[in-house]
Amino acid sequence: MARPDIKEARREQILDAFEICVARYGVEGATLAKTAEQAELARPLVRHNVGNRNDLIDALTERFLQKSRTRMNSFLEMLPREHRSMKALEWLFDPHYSDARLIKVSYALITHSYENEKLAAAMQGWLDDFIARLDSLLAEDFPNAEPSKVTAVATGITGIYFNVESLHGLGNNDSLLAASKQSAVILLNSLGTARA
Amino acid sequence: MARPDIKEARREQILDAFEICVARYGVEGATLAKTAEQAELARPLVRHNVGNRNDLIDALTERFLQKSRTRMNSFLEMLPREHRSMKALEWLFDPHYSDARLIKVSYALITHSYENEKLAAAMQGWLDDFIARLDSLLAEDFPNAEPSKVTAVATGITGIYFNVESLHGLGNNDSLLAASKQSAVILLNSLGTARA
DNA sequence: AAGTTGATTATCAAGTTTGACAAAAAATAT
DNA sequence: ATATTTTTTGTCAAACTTGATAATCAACTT
Repeated sequence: MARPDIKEARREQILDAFEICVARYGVEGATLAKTAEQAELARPLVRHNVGNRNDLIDALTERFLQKSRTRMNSFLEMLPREHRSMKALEWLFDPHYSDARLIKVSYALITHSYENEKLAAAMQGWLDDFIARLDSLLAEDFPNAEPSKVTAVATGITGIYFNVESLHGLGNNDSLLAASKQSAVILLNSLGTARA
Repeated sequence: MARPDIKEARREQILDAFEICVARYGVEGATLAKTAEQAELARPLVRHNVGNRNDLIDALTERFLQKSRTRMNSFLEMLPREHRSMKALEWLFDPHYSDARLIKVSYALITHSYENEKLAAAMQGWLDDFIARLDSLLAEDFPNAEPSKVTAVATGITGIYFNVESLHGLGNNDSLLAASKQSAVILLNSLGTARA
């Protein structure tokens, strides 16, 4: 008995636009006007569908954490049975599969964490979770490696990956990507021979 | 015949404050009011001593590049004759010697590079220079290592270092720092035995 | 066709940020 | 002490950002 409710679709559309702006300009630089323009919508629609600025940030944060979890889950599930760790690296450093925006958003949110204690805790948890999952994967593949060394390698690979993703778009970074991937492989190989 | 000119000192004071704000809130979030408050000066003095917003950003960028060069130079000069690479790592990952602010500023400026092509080129050069210098250092210490591998290790260490510095202040990151350092050491050791 | 619900538009007020200028105060040389 | 130069303060207008509301338009149900 009424016009169809497309609020959910609009909401996603707006959060997509906001995410792009946050990745590009940082949280403080992502104004409602830029967001609306990016979404190709009038500014009042942002408010109508999502809410005020704080609502936007909260919604983006929640969606970011959700998407990260989902993405990581499917990432791990899609890994083959053999050579899981090496395949994981290949995907992480493959520009075709990578999602630089997500990493940039995470840096933006972490920067914004100075203002928001709850956000800081959430991002800390997100980071820990990322490393822990990679850690588990490596531990499975290298059962004979020393656990603390596995953790170090997981941390190192994460750092290299985050760095290269956050720098994506600066310029011609093909060589940076290649060298980063190679160093990640060196770290992986330092754990010995992978379980068959 | 006149009041003493303290413009240079004030300028540094203001740029220090602006740098802190940029590191904490990003370029877009570092308002003139926040900067003035951080510098404990009235806002009009910012304009009087440095200029408008663009002048501030330009001045900060120039000073950042200058400081980076100087810091890197003295860093390399102060390295001992023996075990140079390992000592470099110890310094890089020692919170006492590190300068997280500089790395955060670099990320903020890189984010802002979307707006400014010249800035993008400068930051790309800065990044390349950082890696290249580390590369040279490692090449000296490991003359028998394959050059491409040395470059990979230099890139990896840089990524791990940048990442951990940019995350500094998020929370209790002692374990992240320790694991990051350990992975950097693993990378270094992968080059073989250092030149005596 | 009419009514109902929700999307869209138009518009405005309040707050913030920036840019700019003029007047006042301070410090030094003569 | 006075003139000169520079800092410091006070102030204001313009531009931008945000928050909010009312009015209009569109689509679907009955």
